[in-house]
Amino acid sequence: MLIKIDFESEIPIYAQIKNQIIQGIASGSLTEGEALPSVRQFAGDSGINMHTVNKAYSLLKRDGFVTVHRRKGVVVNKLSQMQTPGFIKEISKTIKPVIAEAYCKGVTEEEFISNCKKIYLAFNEG
Amino acid sequence: MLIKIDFESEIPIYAQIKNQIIQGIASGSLTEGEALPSVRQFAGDSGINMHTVNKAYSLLKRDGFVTVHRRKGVVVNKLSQMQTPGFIKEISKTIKPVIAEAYCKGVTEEEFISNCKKIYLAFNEG
DNA sequence: ATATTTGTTATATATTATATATAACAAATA
DNA sequence: TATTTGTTATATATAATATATAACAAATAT
Repeated sequence: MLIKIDFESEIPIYAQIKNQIIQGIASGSLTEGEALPSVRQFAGDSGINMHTVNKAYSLLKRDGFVTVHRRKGVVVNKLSQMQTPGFIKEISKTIKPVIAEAYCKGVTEEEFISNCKKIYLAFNEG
Repeated sequence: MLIKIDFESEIPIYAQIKNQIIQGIASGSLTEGEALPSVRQFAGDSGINMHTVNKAYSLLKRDGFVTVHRRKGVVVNKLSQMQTPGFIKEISKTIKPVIAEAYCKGVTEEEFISNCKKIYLAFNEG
């Protein structure tokens, strides 16, 4: 899986890495048991600092997306299918401002939802 | 309209102010022509620095939610109903990581969309 | 006309977040 | 036993965030 970093983005590098790996897991580009490149290899290949990569990996570990083995490295977990309690509420908090802005700018509910469905479909199809 | 700031939040204060005002406009709590409290009054009442409030107001102005008058202050615009070109794409970029995480954690498309509808409904009902 | 209130701009300072750089550590394993 | 792994410890630099004082220019109520 190729990870692309936009150095001009307002989104921190560690977050871009984390997001793209989660999207890779969702789309099936990264499958259960697959190992991510080591922090040093990733850093070396991409020119990003080791600690920046490590921060992304640590967050993925904290959130249950990967498991860390001392020697094998960082391995992708299977889709948990187990949402944390309160996760839906957390999602709402995140998307509420987005929907509010869309609503004000005249994006209809149908438009918005059709867009979400498109994203879901992309993950389903891989 | 009452604005609540969570000083422990990872979301910057200026962003919390901006988000809540946009949500106020979406829900109808803030209506066209209504004036926001002046930056100094807001700052004085809330204990937040004037410049932090001003940053929120400036962003709201930049994004077309309010109009600034030298003496009248900051006034709420009517719902533009005119989305910037490329706005939907911008939305997608924002919610794609959210949906990816939800997908991995087993939140179904139906669940996610039902949640979005709930938020839309809240804005519609005010 | 004048005084007041408005958003705005200019400086300055402090804290936190982000990113990089070197180095070392402990666990796993070839 | 040597190597590779994530991890931790320091240190440094830059940017983002928040606060603090002060002044400015436009609008307007008096």
